[in-house]
Amino acid sequence: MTDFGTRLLEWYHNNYRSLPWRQTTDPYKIWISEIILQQTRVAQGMDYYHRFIDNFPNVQSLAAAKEDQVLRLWQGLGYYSRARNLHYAAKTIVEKHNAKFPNTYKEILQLKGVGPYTAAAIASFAFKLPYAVLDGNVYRFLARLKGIDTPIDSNEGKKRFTELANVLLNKKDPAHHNQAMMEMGAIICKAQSPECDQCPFQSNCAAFQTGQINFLPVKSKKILQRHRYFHYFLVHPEKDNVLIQQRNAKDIWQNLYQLPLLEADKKLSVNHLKKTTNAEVKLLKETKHILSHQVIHSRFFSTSVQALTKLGIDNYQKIKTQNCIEYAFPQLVVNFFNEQQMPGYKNE
DNA sequence: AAGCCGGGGAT
DNA sequence: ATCCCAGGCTT
Repeated sequence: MTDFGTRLLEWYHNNYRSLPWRQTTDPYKIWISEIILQQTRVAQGMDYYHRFIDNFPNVQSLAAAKEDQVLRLWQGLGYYSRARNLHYAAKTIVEKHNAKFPNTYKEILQLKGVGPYTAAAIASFAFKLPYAVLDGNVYRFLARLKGIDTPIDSNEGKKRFTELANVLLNKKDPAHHNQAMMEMGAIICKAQSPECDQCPFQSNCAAFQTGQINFLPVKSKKILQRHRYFHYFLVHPEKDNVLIQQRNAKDIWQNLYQLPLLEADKKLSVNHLKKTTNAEVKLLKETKHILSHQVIHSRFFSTSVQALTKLGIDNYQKIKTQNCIEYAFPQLVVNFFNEQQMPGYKNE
């Protein structure tokens, strides 16, 4: 057959999607795009990419921003540690690299929030360095192409696939080779209903020959879900004000804001809360929010500030309702505000 | 090695 | 209802 790398680049040239971060070799823009796209589909991350580049066109502007401002731009995208680490790394680049993006794999890998995948992506896309990327697409493509059933989420699997990807890597054009490998996984060698009929490697594909397409790649770990019961309180002691609190624990939505919260090991009823607080309590809304590892059962109540005190909630702050937009809220609270049509709040 | 960290789309 | 997405950090 034609050399693997040659056929791959030929296919890519005829089938690639035109994406904004593919039109540049600016390591800053490539870095922003790669962090946004971690565990995130291109379609979901696109608006966030433009928003970040518009608000922070270079690493200096990002480093100079307040963390709350960065989190607010990230609002709704999930995995908020990416935003905190992005901000932290921007300051590192400005302070320790004199605002010049590091240009070696090792230095790039040192940045907070940059792991083996992202370091290889930036190194190859921006600096033409010969490091093969290993993302979900590449794992899947290689597992099927070579018929490898080593679990991709094991240390052995990571080592095997990394070695294989680097053997296959086209050292003369690592940037396009890497893009092409991922594009194959995204467009042809998809997780569900792959387009084997359009695959240029069908006749070389081990899994296709043996009918193992739907059984590869193999993942060993299973995700366990934990149920949590959140009780949020909407308090307006005066008109046009609202009480909020910032989440500071090492937990989901760290550093984001929410309505004053009482977490319990089960759902609390209106009657229970009335009895406990000896105050007026009304149930406004009930939601179920499903995360990767948790199911958040939430109840939103209206009540008085005195009730909060009885419940032991005191770490809140009072803000102008119209200033809600200045704070970053977890999606759960954003949805609550939107459906309540809270004046002054817009999801943007 | 295992657990944790989100929101959304596709099937 | 389940899987997966241009993964990385913490324990």
